[in-house]
Amino acid sequence: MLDTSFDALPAGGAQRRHEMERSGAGQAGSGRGGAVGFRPLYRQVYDTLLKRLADAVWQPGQILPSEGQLAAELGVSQGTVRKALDALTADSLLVRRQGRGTFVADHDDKQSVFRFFKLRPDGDGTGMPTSRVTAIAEAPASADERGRLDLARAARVVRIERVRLVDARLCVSETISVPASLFPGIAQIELPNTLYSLYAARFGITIATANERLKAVALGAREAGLLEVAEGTPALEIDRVAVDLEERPVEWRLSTCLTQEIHYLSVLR
Amino acid sequence: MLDTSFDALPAGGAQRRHEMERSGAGQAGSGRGGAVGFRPLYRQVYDTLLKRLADAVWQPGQILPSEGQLAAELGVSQGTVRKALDALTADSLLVRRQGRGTFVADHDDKQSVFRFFKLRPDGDGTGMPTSRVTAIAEAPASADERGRLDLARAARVVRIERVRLVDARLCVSETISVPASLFPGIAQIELPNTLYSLYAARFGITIATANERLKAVALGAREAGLLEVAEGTPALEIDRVAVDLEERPVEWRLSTCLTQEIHYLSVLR
DNA sequence: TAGTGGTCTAGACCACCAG
DNA sequence: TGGTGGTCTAGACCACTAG
Repeated sequence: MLDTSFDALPAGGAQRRHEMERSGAGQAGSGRGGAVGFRPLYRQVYDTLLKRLADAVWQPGQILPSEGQLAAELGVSQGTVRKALDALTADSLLVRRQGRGTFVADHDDKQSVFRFFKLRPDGDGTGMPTSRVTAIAEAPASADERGRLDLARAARVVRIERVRLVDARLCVSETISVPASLFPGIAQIELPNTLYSLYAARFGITIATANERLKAVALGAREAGLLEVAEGTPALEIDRVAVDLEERPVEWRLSTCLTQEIHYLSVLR
Repeated sequence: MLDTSFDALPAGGAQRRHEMERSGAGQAGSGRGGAVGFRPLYRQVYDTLLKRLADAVWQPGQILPSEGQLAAELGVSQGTVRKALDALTADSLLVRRQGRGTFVADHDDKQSVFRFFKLRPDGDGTGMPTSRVTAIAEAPASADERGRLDLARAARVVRIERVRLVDARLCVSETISVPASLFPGIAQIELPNTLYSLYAARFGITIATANERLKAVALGAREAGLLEVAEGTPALEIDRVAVDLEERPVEWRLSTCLTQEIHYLSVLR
C-alpha cells in the first residue's frame, strides 16, 4: 500500500492513486517554491520495495511475490509493479528469471563477484580472487576514516588488513575500515573471501554502489614487503568508498595493487 | 517498416507482426539446434533505429520524429517504439526531453565530455581538459595497432600524439591510432579538443563504448620529458579501445597520466 | 498443466514546453 | 493552445520453467 491511510485498492485505484500522488507531492513540495515535486507511482513502488530490501524483509537469493501479488497488495496495476521491478533489476538489486520469478540479488554467485572486483589477468585465467587476512582490530576512527565514512569524532572502526591473490598470484594489499557500530562483532568472525555477502547475510547491509579513485604510486617499504617486491615499484592505488541501499558510506577500502600481470578493467558507456 | 516485404501497417499490425517475428526467428534460428532465436519486436525497432543512427540519417543534436510518427511508419504500437527509444536512451545514443522531443545524443555538450574522460582533479576545479597536438602522421599499422583495431597486414593508420591539461595543468601524454581508411584526410584537419564529436560530424562514426585497461608504470625518459617530470615517476597508463555503433574497434589510445593532483574516477554499480 | 515473467497493444490522462 | 514525452491501466498472448 504505499501509504498508511488505506489498504489495497480494488479496481478504482486510478483516481485515488492520483490523489495519493498529489498528496505525496504536496508533502514533498511543501516549503519549496515553483517545483511541484511530482513523484510517479512506480517510483513510490520502487521506494517501498527498496525499503523492504534495506530492512532485509527478503533475504539474498530469496524469491519475491509475483508481479500480480505485489500489484494486488500495493493497489496498483501489474505494469506499474513491473516498471519498479525493472528499475530495481537495472540497479542490480534484483534478478528476474522468466518462468521462475524475481529474486533478491546475491553477491555470492560466480558472475557477480566481478561487479566490485575490476582486476583481471592480462592473459588467460579466471582471475578469481582469494584473500588472506593479516590483521583485524577495533580502534578509534582516524581523521581519514571519519571523513570517508562520515563518522562522529568519538566513533570507532574495525580495521581489516589483508592481501589478495589473483589466480594464486599475490598482487593486492589492502586495508578495510568499517564503522564498528554497524558491524558488531565482525572482528571475531572468520572472514569469507567475498566480504559483501557477509555484510548482507550477517549484518543486513547491502552494498549498492562504490566509488573508486585510482592513482599510480611508488610502493613504500611496508607495502613492498607485504607484496614481496622492491621498494619504489609502481603500483595502482585504489581508494574505494562503498555505499549501502540507504546511501550511507559503510566501508572504506584502500588497496595497493601490483599491475605487472593484471590490469584494472573499466568499461565506458 | 522492419522488413522490406511490406510498408507501414494500418491497424491490423498485430497478426502480421507475429508472422514477422516468427519469420525473423526462423531466419535467425536456421541452422541452430534447440534455440528458437526469438527476437522481440521492440528489439527489431531498436536495431532499425540504430542502423539509421549508424548511417547518420539523423545528425547529432537533431530531433527525431515523434513516437507516434515512428510508430505509424514502422507499423507498431507507440508503446513498442517507446521501449526501443528508452533502450537507445539508456545506451546514451539518444536524449529525450519531455515536452520537446527525442534528440540524437551529442558528444559536444558540457556534461557528456566526461562520459569518456574519467580524470578528475583531487580538489576543486572543473577538471575540464584541453589538448595540444605535438605530432600527427600516417604510417603502416604496427603489430599492436593491427591487433587492437582488427586490421589487415597492409593496413595504414593515422597516429596522433598530444598532451592534455586538466585545469590548465599538464598531466597526460597520449598516442591515438585510427585506421586511415575510416578517417580519410584526418591528418590535414585542425583537431578539436573533443575528438569524438569530430569523428561523428566529419566521418559519420559514433563512439558507442570504450574499454580501458589501467596499469601503474614507471615513466620512461621520453614520456618523462614530455610531462616535464623525473624519469621513473609512477604514472597511470590507460590502454583504451573505442568501439562504434557497429561494434567495430575504431580507435586505440594509449595514455600516460600523472596522478599527483588528479585521479581516475570509477563508479561501480 | 499451471504459474511466472516478457511482449504488445490501445487508450486515457498528466507534465512539460513552445509559440 | 497544440504537440511532445511520461505515466498508468487493462487485457491479450507468448516464452520459459517446473512439477
